[in-house]
Amino acid sequence: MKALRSKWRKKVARYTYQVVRMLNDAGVDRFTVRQLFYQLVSRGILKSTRRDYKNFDALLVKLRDEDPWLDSQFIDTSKPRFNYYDRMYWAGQKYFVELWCEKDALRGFFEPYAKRYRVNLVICRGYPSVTRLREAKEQRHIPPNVKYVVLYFGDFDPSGEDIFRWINKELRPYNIVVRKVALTMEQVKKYRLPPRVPKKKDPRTPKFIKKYGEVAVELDALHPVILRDMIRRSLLKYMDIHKRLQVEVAEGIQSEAVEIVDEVLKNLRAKLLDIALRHVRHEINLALPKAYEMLLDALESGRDISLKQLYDREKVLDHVRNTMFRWFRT
DNA sequence: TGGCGGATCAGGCAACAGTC
DNA sequence: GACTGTTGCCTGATCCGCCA
Repeated sequence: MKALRSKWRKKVARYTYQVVRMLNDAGVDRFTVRQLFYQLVSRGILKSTRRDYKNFDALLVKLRDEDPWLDSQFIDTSKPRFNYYDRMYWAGQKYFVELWCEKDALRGFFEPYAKRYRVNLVICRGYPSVTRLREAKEQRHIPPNVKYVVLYFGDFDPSGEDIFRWINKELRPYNIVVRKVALTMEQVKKYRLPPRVPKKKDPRTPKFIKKYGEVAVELDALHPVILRDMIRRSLLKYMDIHKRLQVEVAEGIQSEAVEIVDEVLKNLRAKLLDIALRHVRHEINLALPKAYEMLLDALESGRDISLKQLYDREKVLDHVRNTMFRWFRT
């Protein structure tokens, strides 16, 4: 780990590790940045201010970047991730595709397509968290020899472009392809989308204006039908349709066969149950006269007795079992 | 003492909840 | 409905500590 120059940072880093270990000892091994922040506030290490939070957050990003163990302690519940990926559905495909969207407002629009095409959906809510990026870098659920592709959808503005740049910078070293499907300058021109002036105070604005001019457009401005086609087309681009068809046909055959077997088994079970009932009833009826005497004796002497004790259970079961096996063979 | 690079600050993105 | 706070990230500009 690189040395931390400021005394404040050194102190906070030391206490951060101390508190994390204390939480681990107490059986808490996953928490949010905010939870940890307040643990340090409650110990008087930090003040409950925006400034302290931002400084602590920035320090934590650095510490997590350098220490995978520390990084693994955090969860992020604020930026939703929907795991709809289906290994069977994507069997034999060259790509593992995920949809990443900048804004939660469009979640409801993206979700049906994620479900339909069995791909994961990540809602960034601005910049994606270190936790979400770590999950992508870990590539836990990705089959071997499959290329990981992130299809990104965000605004065409200084921040939207920068979020895409940032995701790309973070994931590219991990052999992950990040593609901005929408919104691009070409799409803004092609669909004549209503522009707004980029925010002047944003430090990313000058660079953006220099490159594209004074134009910024929200992803929401795109007509839903066009956006729907973009999602569909971008997904299909990474899907081998013939392979999908083969798998779909194989799945269809399998499911039909299973259905038939289920139906046959259902009838067979009813039939077998009927045979077993008849034979068990017959055997128990044979044993009943003797059973009545035993029951009477038990009642008079005050003993508890169960039905299974009134006849030779093993003998009856063996008999019925053999009868049924004989029926099967015929 | 000057240069390098880390630290800090104040701006931004997003959505949602709570308050007035 | 407007405003504020929360959460987790980012940026560029400036400040400041360390080292040769």
